Amino acid sequence: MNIYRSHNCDGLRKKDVGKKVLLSGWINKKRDHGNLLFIDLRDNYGITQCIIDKDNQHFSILEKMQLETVIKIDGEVVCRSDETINKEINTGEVEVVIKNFNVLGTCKELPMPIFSDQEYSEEIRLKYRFLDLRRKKIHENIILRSKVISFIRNEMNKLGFLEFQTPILTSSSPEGARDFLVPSRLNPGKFYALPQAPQQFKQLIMVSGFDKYFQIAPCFRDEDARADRSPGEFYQLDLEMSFVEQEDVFNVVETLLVNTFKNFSKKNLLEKKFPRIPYKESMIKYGTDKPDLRNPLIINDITEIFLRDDIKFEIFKKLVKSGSKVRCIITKNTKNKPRSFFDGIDKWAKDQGASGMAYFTFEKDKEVFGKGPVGKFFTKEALEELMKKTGANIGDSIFFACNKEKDLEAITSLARNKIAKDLDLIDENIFAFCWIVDYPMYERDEVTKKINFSHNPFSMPQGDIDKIDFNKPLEILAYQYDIVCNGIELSSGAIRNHIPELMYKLFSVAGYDKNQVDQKFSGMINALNYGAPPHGGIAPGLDRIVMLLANEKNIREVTMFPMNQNAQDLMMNAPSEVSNDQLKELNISLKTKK
RNA sequence: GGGGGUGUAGCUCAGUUGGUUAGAGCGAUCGCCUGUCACGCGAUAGGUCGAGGGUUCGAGUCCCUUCACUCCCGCCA
Repeated sequence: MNIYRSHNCDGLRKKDVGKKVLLSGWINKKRDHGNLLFIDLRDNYGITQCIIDKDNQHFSILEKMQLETVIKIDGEVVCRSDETINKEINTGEVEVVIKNFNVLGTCKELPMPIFSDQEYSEEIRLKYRFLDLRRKKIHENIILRSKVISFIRNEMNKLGFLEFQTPILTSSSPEGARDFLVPSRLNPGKFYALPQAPQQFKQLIMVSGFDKYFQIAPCFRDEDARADRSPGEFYQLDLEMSFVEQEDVFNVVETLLVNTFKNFSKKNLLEKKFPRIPYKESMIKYGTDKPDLRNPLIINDITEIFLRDDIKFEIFKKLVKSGSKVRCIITKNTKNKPRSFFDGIDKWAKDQGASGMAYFTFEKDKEVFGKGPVGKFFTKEALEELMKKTGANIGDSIFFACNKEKDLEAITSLARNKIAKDLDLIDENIFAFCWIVDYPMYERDEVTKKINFSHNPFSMPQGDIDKIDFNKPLEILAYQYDIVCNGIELSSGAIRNHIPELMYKLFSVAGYDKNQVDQKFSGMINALNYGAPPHGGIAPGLDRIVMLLANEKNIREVTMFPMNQNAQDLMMNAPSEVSNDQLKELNISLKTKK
């Protein structure tokens, strides 16, 4: 028998009564009755109540034992009387009478309590992460993460994918996020970069003829953190397939995600076949390319209506003439909502930096009229056209705003969330997935007016390759897609461009000449000249999948050893200074701070 | 780089209009208690009120500067 335990702390049941057992674990809680002491012993698996009374020579020592000390208990399983059964724990019908014990690991006074539902500052949690991770909720989150990852591995294997590792030290690339750089000792003055994603490698794996690849891939991007974005590193389920069209990738991912979410959550899926929403449509209907489809509200463009002569809403009419647009959200049957609801939205919009949200309610006496501060500017005919255009009925209300398209999208998207929240329209018990498809290949930088790749520069443009009009780059669509769940972007993917000439052409539009492409993407562009198969893939973010399954809002709740917002590891003290010898070997000298 | 929030005992927090010696719960220490499971009861220790400067007879409280953490914008093909 193992010297530490015969059972784990979740292992004992009524059938074990009378057995002599060894248990090892942490002292989760003590209840000291003076002559009788209860100890809840905890390990990864559960909790077992152990008991000792003053007749035992060890009583007074155990009584003084600090919580979270690791001890080994030698005792006998006894049955609890009916009144003392604890239904909260699996082992609650029995307890262990302590005969002897040993201390395996002592514990100093704790900087934070373990057995408590209190919230603690991130600072202390991250510094003592090994204590924080003992706590029930986060301990279970991390176990869930492990199970999700092995489930996904298994599913991918079943679907015929092969798992490969790709290099961590690679080359810096000009597009995309800021790279983490690693100086090369053997190549003075040169640097490796940590991969932002194994993008080029996975395409090279396809060119190498492996057909279907996946990897639970670490990705490194030196960008600022958010609640749902770790600084530095995160994990993707990276996958790539040869000889596929967009639909083939969708089928694999839908199968995988449906199985995963069904297996790990009790929440329902809104639709098993994920809706496909063109980017352009999403930007109008939801104001964003990551819509929360649990929210039934839809945004409508009603700019045209403001060209009518019988509408006297002069401020908006003037803005429309100078190129602004008007978009609205209809709320069903809200005529009896208090004035404070409507004014609350308007005030909220002003707090967001917009010029507010106009509103009125469609009502009818003999004729249709708009009830509310700006209702009077609309004639009966204008209101009827508005109702026809938006599908609004009598008793519904309309919220609308006028602005340049980009700002309008931003505020209507936020308003859609805000109004749905105020009206309690979002079913928290649902996962609503969708695909966003038909992304534009390029976008114009608002500041520099330069044409940039809007997403992945290696994406295949849509349509007949010979007929693409490169003079109108903003009109070129790509086989580029995102998957979104409950308003959270889970991943981006694309059918890749495997044709070198087309690649050069597309890069030239974004301002890169052939030499630059050859130099910066040498590995891949070279490979495409030696028989590359058509291929495509995607890379769902693993951390965010686990966040959704664990119902957590913060990525650090599903990450074992995260860094803080300033990209510091408070437990390991990273980043840290290094010795002059190390710097010298790397041919690096530091500028001293002023 | 910019904006918001927070910072008081080991932990979680309260602290009124600027006014006596800055409080509570948990934890720690000591004592009492044989059926608890957030055990109960009593006592004790524990504070540079994030830091610095200013206003004032007097600052945890007001003002300025600064630091830390956090949320958001920028950024994240």
